[in-house]
Amino acid sequence: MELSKNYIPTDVETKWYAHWIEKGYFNSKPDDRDPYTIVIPPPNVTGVLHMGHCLNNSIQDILVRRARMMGKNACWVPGTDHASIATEAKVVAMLRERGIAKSSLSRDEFLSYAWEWKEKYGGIILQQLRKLGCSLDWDRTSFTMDPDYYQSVVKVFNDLYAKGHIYRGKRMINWDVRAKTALSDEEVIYKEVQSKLYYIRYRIDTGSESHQEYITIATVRPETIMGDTAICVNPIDERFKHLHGKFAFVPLINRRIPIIPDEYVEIDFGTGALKVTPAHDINDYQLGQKYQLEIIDTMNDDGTMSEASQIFIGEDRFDVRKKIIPELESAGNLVKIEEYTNQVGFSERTDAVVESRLSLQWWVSMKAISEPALKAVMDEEINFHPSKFKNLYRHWMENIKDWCISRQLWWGHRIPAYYLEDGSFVVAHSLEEAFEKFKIQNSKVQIEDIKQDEDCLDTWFSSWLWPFEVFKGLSEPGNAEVKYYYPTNTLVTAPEIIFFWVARMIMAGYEYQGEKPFSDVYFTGIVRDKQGRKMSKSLGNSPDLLGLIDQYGADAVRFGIMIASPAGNDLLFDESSLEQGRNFNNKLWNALKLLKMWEARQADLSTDLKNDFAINWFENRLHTVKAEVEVLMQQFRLSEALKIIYSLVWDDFCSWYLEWIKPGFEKPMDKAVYQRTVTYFEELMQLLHPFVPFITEEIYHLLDEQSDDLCMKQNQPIKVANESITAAGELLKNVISALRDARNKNQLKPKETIKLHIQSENISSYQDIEKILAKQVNAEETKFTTEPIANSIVVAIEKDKFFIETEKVLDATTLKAELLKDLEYQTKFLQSVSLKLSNERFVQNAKPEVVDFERKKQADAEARIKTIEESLGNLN
RNA sequence: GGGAGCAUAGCUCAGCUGGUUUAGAGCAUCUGCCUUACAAGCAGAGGGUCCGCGGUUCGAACCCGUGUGCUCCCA
Repeated sequence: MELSKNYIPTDVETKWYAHWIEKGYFNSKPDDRDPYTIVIPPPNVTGVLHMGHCLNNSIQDILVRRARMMGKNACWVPGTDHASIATEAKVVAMLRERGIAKSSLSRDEFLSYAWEWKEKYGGIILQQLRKLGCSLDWDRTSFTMDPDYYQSVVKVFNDLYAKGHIYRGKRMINWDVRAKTALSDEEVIYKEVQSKLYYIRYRIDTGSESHQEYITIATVRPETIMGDTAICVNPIDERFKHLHGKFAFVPLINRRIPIIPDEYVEIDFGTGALKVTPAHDINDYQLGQKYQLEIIDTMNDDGTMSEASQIFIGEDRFDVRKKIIPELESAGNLVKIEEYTNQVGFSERTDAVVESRLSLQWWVSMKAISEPALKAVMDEEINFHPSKFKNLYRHWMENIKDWCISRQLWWGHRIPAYYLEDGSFVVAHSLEEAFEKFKIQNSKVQIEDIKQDEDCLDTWFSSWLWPFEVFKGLSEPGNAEVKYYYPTNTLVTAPEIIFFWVARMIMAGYEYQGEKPFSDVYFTGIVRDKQGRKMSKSLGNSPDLLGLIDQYGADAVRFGIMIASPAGNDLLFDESSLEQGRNFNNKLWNALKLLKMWEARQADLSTDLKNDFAINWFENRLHTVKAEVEVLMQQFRLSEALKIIYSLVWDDFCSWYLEWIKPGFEKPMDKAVYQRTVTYFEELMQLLHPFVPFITEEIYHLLDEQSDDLCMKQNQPIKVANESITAAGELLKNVISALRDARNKNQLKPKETIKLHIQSENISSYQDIEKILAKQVNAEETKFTTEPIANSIVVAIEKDKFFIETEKVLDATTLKAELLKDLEYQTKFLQSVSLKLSNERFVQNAKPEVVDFERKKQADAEARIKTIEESLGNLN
């Protein structure tokens, strides 16, 4: 079989994914094994694969594949989130393009467009995850608006309402005037903007026309003055003391409003006098509550002025901000205008400036249900990785605020509250149940008179049920699946949704399953570009992932993302790491080609494997790394695990081991050594498989006839490493490197052979490795010596000396310079060690093994210095 | 304004219990190699005021204080 020069991923990846699916390897059913369960953080149904998903899902796939290879019944559940605001926005935009306004459609018409759109474009991302190699159980694909799921959301709403955790209340909310919906605090993004601060004077009611007096306030929002119902000053502010209890007139509309004292006002800000507009500012609202001020809502839900404004009715708030200034000026109320920088809230979804607005909304009271959720994380019933997020979580949970769950949208779970014309309402599972409930109060009620709430629930009100509802834990309580798979094992998600989603899932888990939803939460970093900017559509710095997969292969993309992704830190994405991944795959491919060459050249040379240094050493290294990987994976240090496997493969296996066992030019390969090497290569592929599943499966099958697939191959127990072999290997590597360096520095061409003389008190330690050493430094012969060899290059490693004898004329100055440099280093080193040892307090206080180690360092340095001095003497 | 975190080589990061480190890795850089698996490669090398200052200690990249700079979350 002819293998291509370089590894070509495309066909290989398609072939193996289809094979795995055909075999049903990713499908899980409850059995007597332990489960290992992950539920995917459901991407938006409208989503397309971006870097964040790629990182997140690569991590999940690594965890799931590894669990599957460790004898667990691995189950990774896919699905999508209906994402009410984002999806509705896309559908509205799509309709607008077709010339259809949402307002011209009935709810049912709009929803049929939305479903049509969802069926057509929704779930593209799930197809893309297949390309990435994700081993999801596709038969379990869920959607947060599936009929059962819908029922469970309704059930939870009814239940929380019955328990008194859901209430309806008029509250100050963030209002998106473009989407005409309420936003949670988390959906508001504050940005610094350049504004103007307007100084406006209000005439005081002095009771006399002749005596004119004014109070000047400063505001960035002059368009809201029509909603003013008070002016507030600080009670200790001397400038205004005489005005306490007096009244002033709102400019242009002449409303008479009280001047009230309250500590809330900062004396130093603006003029020290604050206009109070309870309908349009959260702080003013609180002042209004405190002093029972009138609330005048001067704005419509689309950001235009309402009837209550008296002037500028129907005009947009920002137009009014401009138009009102000349009017104030001609009325003599404008004092001055200053430049001012302030923080303004923008809608995360529509980027419209958010209004504070009073509105009747549905709320979840969080205090009671959040307590077990806080405790679970604090007591490490649920473990956060990295643990620094525990603090953040505690801070938020201890200051938790009620959750506004209604959204003025159609796409989503419609709020199961039902109203009569008179405003009375019931919460019910269905219209019929609502009818029954109303009939108890009033037997004359007709079912046609009942109207369901027009609003939808916040998307997170359904996704907080995800870890159990994907197993129908609420629609079919206590079923065999939920009993087997719940609680799930690991949740992998981004830290920015720790409160939106993670915290709420924990709450719902305890409330509805009486148990935590997962044991570990792994927080990935945020994916940024090379310059450290967050990847986003608007910046256009998000690379085309499918393009990258086509270009480099999915394995290389996974590798590139994982190698650069330290646990809990942000990932600075750079395409060069994908190149590193591609190069690594190519390295694996070439190692395969080398083995295939040897396969054809096998002969029975009866090598004694038990006593072969290279064989023993590599087995040792393999098991050492396996054990290290085990520990790192338990700590979720995936990036580091991949790094040490990378180094094991590239350095230990390819650069050292394969070179050590390589037969001479056109010599045969020992059959036993070859077979053992195939086994090692297979084990490497197995270790690597969770990270780069495609190429490892391909190589596994090309190495040998296999009766199974690597993807399902079970890991073997790890052997305890023999440290003396590891140490001998390290010594060998050091000696080879030092001798090669010496060759390089003395300009010996790689092809020029040398004679190597070894001077050591411990000759036996070189017996096993002598042949390898000779081959690796291109020595035609090696001898042991007790005397220095004249006219040779000297290399000292620990207490041993190596003399390189060559026919080439050596440059004594170079040799001398090298030795002097080394001598200087060793002398300084010896000084620092001796200084430490001569410090009595060190010797007294430090642990004995530390002192012993310092003594060893001292002795070694002294020996080295002696060697170098001898060699220098030899040169002269 | 409140909270959390970070600062180590050109870049991205390790360094877990203060002592196997006059600080390590990968990438990048430089030098030499078309060596019959691989130039997407091989063999080597150079590169650091561990952000500044002060303290604790026999001993500090690590602990404490302080200053500076940056990032994120919340208001």
